[in-house]
Amino acid sequence: MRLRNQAALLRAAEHVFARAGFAGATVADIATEAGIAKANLHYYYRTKRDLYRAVLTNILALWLTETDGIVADADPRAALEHYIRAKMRFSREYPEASRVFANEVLHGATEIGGFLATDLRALVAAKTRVMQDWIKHGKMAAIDPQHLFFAIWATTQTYADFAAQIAAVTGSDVLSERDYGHATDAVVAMFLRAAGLVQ
Amino acid sequence: MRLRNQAALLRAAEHVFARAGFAGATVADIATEAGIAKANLHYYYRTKRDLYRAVLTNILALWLTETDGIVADADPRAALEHYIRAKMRFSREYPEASRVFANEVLHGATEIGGFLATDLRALVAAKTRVMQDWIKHGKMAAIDPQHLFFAIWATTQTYADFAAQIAAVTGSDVLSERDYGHATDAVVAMFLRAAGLVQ
DNA sequence: AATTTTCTTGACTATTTGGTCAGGTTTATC
DNA sequence: GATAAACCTGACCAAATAGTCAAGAAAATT
Repeated sequence: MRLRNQAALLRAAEHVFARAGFAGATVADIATEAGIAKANLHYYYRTKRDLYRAVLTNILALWLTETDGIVADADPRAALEHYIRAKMRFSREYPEASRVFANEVLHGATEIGGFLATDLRALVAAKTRVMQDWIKHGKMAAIDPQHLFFAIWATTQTYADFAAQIAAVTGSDVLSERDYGHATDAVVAMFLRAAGLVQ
Repeated sequence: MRLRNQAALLRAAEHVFARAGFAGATVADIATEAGIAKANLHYYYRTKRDLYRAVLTNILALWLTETDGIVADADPRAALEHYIRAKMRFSREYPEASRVFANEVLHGATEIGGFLATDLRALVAAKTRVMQDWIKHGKMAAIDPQHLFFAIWATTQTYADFAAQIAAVTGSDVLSERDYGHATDAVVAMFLRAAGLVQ
């Protein structure tokens, strides 16, 4: 039971936290959606905050992936394109995870601040060094790699986090697979050109 | 009194909504921060939601500005650079407004969905036509203008909305004026190159 | 089969919170 | 200076909600 109930709770919690944020979510809602009595939710996760942290932990693992291609001897164009496509796929496949993460950071990253300041910071530092190396060898335009990362994260995640705005502007309720493919190509093209990796 | 109290309430509300979101904010907090009795807050704004909508209305007016330069006979490079710099300035000067807006859209834009689907959609449609014209005349690279807008919004707003992440990654609590200038230059350079307006 | 451990839940509680209201005070109008 | 209008607030209330608990059901262990 343990594994199945925990999985159901984490799924339901991600959904409810994505919709309402931490403050707006209710444990009753999460329990109902998971098909579990509220008191039983508290058996598995003592507090709402514990459950929230468990959800975040799962998300962080996903969030970091796919930077492996960014190494000194890789082809910059292929590596960057791979990374951007992976980030776009993440927005497409896990929009709720993206929204929970966005909400957490938006409100000060009180739970994951430590992770950001250690793991993520170290990762960015390492990949920044790689890109500076690329720039030095004339393989890439002289763009501050840190800001390039910020721009890539922001742009790729906007398709999940700001889906409501994108839907309103494009006039379609939800982006089709085709729309997403088009968006991905557009984003890849922009950043490759921005980094001087094409033309 | 009316004007002064309303102004104080709107300021305090923007601050509290930015920090906690709609659900997490309490009217007691807002009233305290505005230096006004809670019951008196309800004299000026009948419900928390009314106050929230008033805050959003103010923000939307700010959000739209500075697209005037994007017209057919303008210089694409100057027009885009001006717009991006204005957006970066907005993130710098009104980070809380940006966060309230982000939170609203993140949770489905339930209050401003109508505005996005009408006013913003119309604006984007108009400016998109301008850019398509630029592209047709070879003044700009063939980037889907809609996605260019999404990328510009996402990237410029990330400096306000995801300030916690940026602070963690850069290792500094808060970006200095100099850091912001550097960020602005980096973002401008990226997008001008992405749009083929430089080099 | 007995016993222990794990799981489940209805009922309950303490606290928080949005909103009301009666009655008072200040400010404008005549 | 009287009257009306606008403004202010302490006290109150109903609803919502996170978390507890005792008592039982199910599963594992011996």
